[in-house]
Amino acid sequence: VKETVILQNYLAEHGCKITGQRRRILEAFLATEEHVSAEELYRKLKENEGSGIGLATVYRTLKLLCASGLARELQLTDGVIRYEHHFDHEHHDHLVCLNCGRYIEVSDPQIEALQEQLAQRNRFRILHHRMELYGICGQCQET
Amino acid sequence: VKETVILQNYLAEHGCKITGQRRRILEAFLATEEHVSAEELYRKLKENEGSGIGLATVYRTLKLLCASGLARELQLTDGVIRYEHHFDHEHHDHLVCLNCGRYIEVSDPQIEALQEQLAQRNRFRILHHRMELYGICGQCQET
DNA sequence: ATAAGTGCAAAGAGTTTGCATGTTC
DNA sequence: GAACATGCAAACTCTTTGCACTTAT
Repeated sequence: VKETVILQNYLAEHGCKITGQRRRILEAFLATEEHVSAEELYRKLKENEGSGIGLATVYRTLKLLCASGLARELQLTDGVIRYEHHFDHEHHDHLVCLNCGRYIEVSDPQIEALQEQLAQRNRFRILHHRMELYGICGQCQET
Repeated sequence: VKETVILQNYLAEHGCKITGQRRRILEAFLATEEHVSAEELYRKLKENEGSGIGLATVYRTLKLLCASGLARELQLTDGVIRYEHHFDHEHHDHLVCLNCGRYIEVSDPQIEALQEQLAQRNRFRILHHRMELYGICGQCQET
């Protein structure tokens, strides 16, 4: 898959090595569509294959995935770093359900445009942004 | 001042006591217009008066200030909890300068309206939100 | 008098790092 | 076989908690 090649290229360019652990961590990361933390990914790897991958390696590899552009860090309000797919995922923001914990990915070009205007009014040059709307998702409202 | 009364009322209503430490921490918090962390406030208190206020008390009191509506937690990307004034400060978002670290407070009703529409399209009920635009502020662009 | 608050030090959670060992190139 | 990666445990940072002691009501 494309992602594997990207990681391989990144590793090669930076004098890093392709190891079984990195490949398996990438696979596990791609296989999960949620926003995972290092711990969660570590547990998944342990369950699914009983592989003896260390937690530290998961942490290190997730940083690598970010560096290579495959993943992106996400900091929410619980003090845990989560990771989401980044490659081939165009920019989006999140609706975070405070009841079930689901993250709904959204994007709104109008809002982005207004953000740019807001920045210009303040002579500010935006490099990136983040927007999260916290509340209750449709499903949770029904119950 | 108004804030002191608010804290006193909150404390009274919750069977808590008004102590010298709480009063001094509130004062120090109000005296700082930056977005402080518990550690920073603790150091400030130590310098300014050599008061023997414990770090744990600062942490505990900042939580109290949040509960009473005087302060608000702020989580940025460095994993440290910061606090900003909340009472009598209407809602706002932040432009965060990645060069000098300054936080510029902004608010944009048009964006808020679009956020509401975006939520409705997803059958989502917003309770609160956060938006941060990261980039370079005007002053830093000039140098 | 009693319930709550304080400071300290210890414990926690999440993450990073040092090091001996194992792997890739 | 040299350089990098790994797993483990220890260290680290930020925050919370347990406890003996003090203070506000």
